[in-house]
Parts: sequence; C-alpha cells; structure tokens
Amino acid sequence: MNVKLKVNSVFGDPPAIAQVALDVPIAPWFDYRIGRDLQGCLAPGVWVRVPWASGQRVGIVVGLSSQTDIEPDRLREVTGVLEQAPIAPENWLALLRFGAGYYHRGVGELGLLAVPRTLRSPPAPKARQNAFARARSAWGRPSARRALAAAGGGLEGPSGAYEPPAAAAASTVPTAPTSPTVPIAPAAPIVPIAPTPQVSSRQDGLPLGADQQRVLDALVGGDGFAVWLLHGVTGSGKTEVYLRWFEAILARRADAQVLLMVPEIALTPQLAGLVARRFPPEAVAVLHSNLTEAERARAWLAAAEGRVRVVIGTRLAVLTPLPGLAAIVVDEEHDASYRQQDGLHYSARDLAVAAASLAKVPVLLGSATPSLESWHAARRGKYRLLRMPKRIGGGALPTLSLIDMRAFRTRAALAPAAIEAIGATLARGEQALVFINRRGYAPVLTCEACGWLSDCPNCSAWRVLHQRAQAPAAARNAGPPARYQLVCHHCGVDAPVPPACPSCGNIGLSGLGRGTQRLEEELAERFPDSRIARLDRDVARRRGAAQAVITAVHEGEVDLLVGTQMLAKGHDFRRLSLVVVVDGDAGLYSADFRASERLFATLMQVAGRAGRDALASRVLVQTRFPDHPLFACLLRHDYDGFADTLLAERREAGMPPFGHQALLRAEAATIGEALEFLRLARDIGEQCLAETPSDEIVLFDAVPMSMARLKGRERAQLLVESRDRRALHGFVEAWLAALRSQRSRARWQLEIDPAEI
DNA sequence: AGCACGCCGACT
DNA sequence: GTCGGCGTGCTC
Repeated sequence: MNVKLKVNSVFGDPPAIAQVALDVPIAPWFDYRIGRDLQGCLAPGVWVRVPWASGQRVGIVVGLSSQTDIEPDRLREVTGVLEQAPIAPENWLALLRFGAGYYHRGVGELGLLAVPRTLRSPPAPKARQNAFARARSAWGRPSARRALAAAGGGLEGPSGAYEPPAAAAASTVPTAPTSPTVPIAPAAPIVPIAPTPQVSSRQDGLPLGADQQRVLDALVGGDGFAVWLLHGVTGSGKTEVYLRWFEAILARRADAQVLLMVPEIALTPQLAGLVARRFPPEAVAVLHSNLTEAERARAWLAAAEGRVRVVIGTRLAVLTPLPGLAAIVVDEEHDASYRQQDGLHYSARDLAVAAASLAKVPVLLGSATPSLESWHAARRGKYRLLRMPKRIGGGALPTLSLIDMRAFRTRAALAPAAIEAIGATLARGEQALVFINRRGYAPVLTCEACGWLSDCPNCSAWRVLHQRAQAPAAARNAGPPARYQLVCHHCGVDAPVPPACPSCGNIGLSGLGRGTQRLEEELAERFPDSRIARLDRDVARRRGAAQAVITAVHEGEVDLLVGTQMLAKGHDFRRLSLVVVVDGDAGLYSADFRASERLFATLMQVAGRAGRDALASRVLVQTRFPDHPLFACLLRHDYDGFADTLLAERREAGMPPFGHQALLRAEAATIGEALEFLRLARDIGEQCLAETPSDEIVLFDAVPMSMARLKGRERAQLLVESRDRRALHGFVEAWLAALRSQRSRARWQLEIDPAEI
C-alpha cells in the first residue's frame, strides 16, 4: 500500500492540531485545529467539545501535533474545553492506548465506553447546570449511596457530610502530571483509611488463619507491579485477605485508590456488602450495570476525581479512570462475565493486568479454579502463585460422588439415588440445592448405546448439531430433508447427520445435554410437602426478586432450591447440606474447547455452596460420562491435576494459552451473504500473508453458526490462529485495513481472544 | 456507531 | 395527499 502524501504542516512550533478520541468506530482519533483562544489549554487528558457532522460531541485529547493529513478545508476547530471534567490521569490514557491497540479499536471507543452517558453527551446550551457539577454535588447526599445499600444488603450510610480529620482534609485531589492551565475540579476532602478494621465483619476480632497471614504478608511485602494469583478453595477466606491488603495499601498514601472487581454485583451481594461495611461509606463507590444514570455519574465522577478510595465494580469498572490507583483485585478471575460479549469484546481480567502493569501497581487474581491462562502464567513464573488450600475454621470440603446416568434409559431428570438423598436431607430438616447446569451450547451428537461422540476427522474438536439453513426450493423437493448437520466450529468441516452410529450401527443418536425441562414438576411430585423455590435468569430479571429468594433460603423458609448458574456464585447458605447437579456433563462435549474448563470451575464452585457451616455435606453429580478424567479430578478436589492435564492437551493442540486466536464474525440477511463475505475475507487474508510471509498464521474456513439466527439475520465466523501473538496482531492489523476498504452488505467484526468458538 | 438524505407502501 | 420503512453514505 502506498503511503499518503498530503501533510499539512502548520507554521510555528506550538502544536496547532489536537488529536481527539471520540466514541466513533472509524478511526483511532480525529484531528481538530486548535483556535487561538485555546492555545496552551489543551494537553492529553483534557476533555473537549468538538463539532461533529451537524452536531457536537464530547471527546478526550489524546495527543497534540503540528501536522495532520486531513485536508485543510475539512479540518474543524475544537469548540471548547469541558472545564468541569476531571483531567484524565496518565495511567488511564496509557491503558486506553494499550487496549485500543490490542483489540484493534479506537481509543475513544474503549475510553468512552465506561463514561456515563450524561457526562459524555454534549452539554445542552440551556441546561440549568453542568452534568459534572450536578453529579459532583450530589455525591454527599444519602440518596447517592442507595445503590451501595442495595448491593450491600441494607447498609445505612451516615447522612450528611462526612467530617474527615484535619490532616486528611488538607490533601487535595491529585491531578495528572500533564495538567495544563485548565481549571481543576474543586478539591474534595479525601477520606482517611485506618489500617485496622473499623466495623464488624465476619472475621472481626479473629486473627487471620496461618494461610491467610502468609498470603497477606507476601502481598503487603510486594512493591510495584506484580501479578499475584491467589488459588484459594471456597471458604478459605480470600475476601478477608483482600480487605486487609486494601487497608494496608490505603493507609500508606492519602490519595491511594484500590479497585475490586467482581463478576456480577447482584450475584455477590455479600462481598459488596462486606466491603461497604468495612470502609466509610463515602469512601466507597460501586459501579455496575444496574445503576441508574444519575447514580452511575455520581459514582464514576467520585472515582475519577479521587474522592473515593475503594471502587467495587463489574467488568466495566476496569475502564474507570483512577488517578490514585494503587492496587487491583480481580475476584473469581476465571469468571466468564469478565468478558464483554457484544460490541467491543474485551477481557476485563486481561485489561486489569495491563492497567496494573502500566500504573506499576500490584494486581491480585483470586479464584478457587483459576483460568488456564492464569494458571499457565503462574506455572511459568510470570505470575506469583499464592495458595490457601484449606477452609477457615477447619471446615471439611464436601464429599463428592457421581451418579452414573447410563443406567437409566428413561428421560427422568433425577436418578433414584438423587431423589433418595434429597428426601433424607429434607427429613433431617436441612436444605438441598438442585443445580441445573444449563447453558446455550450447541449439542454434540452421541450414541446412546456405545457412547460414540461426533468428533471431527480433521481436528481435536467436536462437531455439533446444526439446524440446516433453509435449503433452496429445488433441493427441498429432491429427497428426504436433511434438517440437521454436524459442523466443526474450529475448521468448518460439515456433513449430514449419519442415519446410524458410525461405531456400532445403533439407530438411537441424540443431542447431548437435553432434558431438564421437566425437573421442577418432577420435584414437586416427589416432594409435595416441601417448600420449593426457583432461581434463574427469568426470576432474577425482576428487580429484587433474586434477593427475595436468597433471603428466604437464609431464613429457612425454603427447603429445596432449584436453580442455574447464578447459584454457583458467592452465596453461603448455612443449612444447605446437599447439592445435586442434574446435568453434570453439560458442556463436557461441546464445540467450544473452553467448555470443560468452565464445567470444572462451575462444579467446584457449586460444590463449595454446600456445608460451609460444618454440616457434613454431600455433592452428587449426575453424568453419563463417569469415566471422564474431569470427574476423577473433581472427586479429589484436585484443581492442579485437572488444570495440568488440560494444559497438556492445549499445548498439544496449539490452543490458548499456547496458541492465540482471532475470530472474524459476519452477519447478514442470509447465511450465503455472510459466508460470501468471509470467503472473500479469507482470500484477502491469504494475500496479506503472501505479501508479508508469516508461516505462523493459520486461516481456517468459514463456519455458519446455527444458534445465532438473531433478528432474522444469519451469522458465520472464521477463525485465525497463530502460535505467535505478535505475528497474529501484525497480520490482523494489515488484514483489517484491507477489509475496511471492502464494501459488503455483511456486517462484520473482529474479536481478539474469542471466548467461545 | 449515529444521523442525515432518499425513495417506495399503508393510513388520517 | 402524508408518515415512515430502512438502504446508503458520511463524519477530522
């Protein structure tokens, strides 16, 4: 490609061009002329208003330059500075630059993602008050912490202003080192944090356990950037370690801020509540997707101006500017909800590590079942491994056993042994949990007689059932309709479903992982006298409904709890002594190579729900594959064994974390159009490779996606793999440039490190 | 991504 | 006669 030639140099040295990041996905930034009145007022991190098409937009200056290659007559002028906005700290800008480069997106796309809408929309000329000023002045009011109270389960913050000791009140809001001659937001008092617990917590007054103390000592003794991987079983007291570490860090510097990332606030109310009670309420901000716009603006601004010391949030919180960032904790770091699944796909866990590195501060990744990526990094010595293998208070881990479902040819969801165990538990007056491990996996085909599974002739992946796209009318009349196909999501190979088992000739082939629909009826029939409650997405959609169910369980108003994924997390039910996992192998065989890693984590986690209060507890896992090595490790509570086995497999297959992936997804009105675009993209990719030979890159064939017929549009995807991350990113850069100049009716998007394929 | 402009169906 | 469907094109 030829380089472009037009460079409009501007006379005089003072940079006359501002590079402004906007939330517009067509360029990394946009150049604007700097008018005379704004000379010297602009610097990286300053928020500005700029003209955009027929309107105005809010953006952030990310650079200054004396030249541009935009034609002079198209170049427009910065309208003005948002003087009420806090200057973006350098650590945040650095994270945005890194993230934008890594995900091949614009700085503004990433950076403005987490900025509350009210703050990033251009101020209305006739608005009574500036959005920033409004959000700022509202923070002290009790209503501002309603969200915190909700998350924390009934926290009542002191009303009115908090009066800090004089020493702390003297400090000011830190500003970016690049801060130019722009008025700074009024300094707010910083809340001091004492190094000792102030309010009661679960472990208050108790000394830390030996493991906890050892881990805390290691953390507190660290300095500068480090990634710590804390592998601690459920109930080992990770939360208390986080809190004490935070207290130590916050006590060191009056402007220090810490970030606690959690998978989903609504599902980890205990953690949020604990933190909220441990620190002065005005020192804590909670950021999650259930906040109202006003709440979000207040919390975000308080964090961005350094007025709060502790920020608790879900994945988006990693993109909050924190001028005093001093440490990050990612709790349950393996959790899938750290990955943004639509729009701009990113991994908040990975960004947290990058943020820590760029800010030269430590980050702690905590989990009972670390992601294989993190485990591998720890094994290589890149991350520092810390262990807490025992439950605090010497509580025993639950006893796990398997129920072999191959013995039952009926479609009943529960085996007799499971029903019997539930009955015995209820008879003792204890609680039981029936866990449904349902997920939207495309099912693998299996033979009910011999256990054959639809493997792929080309790779180490499984082929999964796809509903065939509508066949052309001519073909439809031609013969028996082949409604299903077997498709490999990895290499793209497809074939009609065989009429009989290729291994034993049996006719009974079926999709794996069906048949939990009747579960509740079955339970109601079997245990008519028990109080049954259900908790799943549908129930949780209603505001407060999930909390109501959980409260009822805590108060002993429920005997039998039936639920999905959301019950696997965080909750600590005291009288729960039995967990039955209905479909313990859902996802064991799936198109997605990460499915078994997720299954193991889910099963370990749900097992951790049982018996945290010293009741002798059991976990029963129903499966049709009791010989699978995953279960052997699970029964022994052997994470290491499982992870190392899986790592060896991944190494063999060149899969992450040993290989790296990018996924091109396309969406069009018909599957034909989507595939056509991807085939073209593949040709273009091959050309890119021919120009810049890099034998490490593998482009696979386009795969039509069956499940995703959203809004009448069809989707397809194409996988790219490489052993060498740099080579992959270099290729992607060139490939994207070529693809963008292509016009197609297909809508497409490139995903780095795809979560599911 | 928004948001304009622009050219064809069912409604007061 | 209009309101409105979303196809196409543009934004420093």
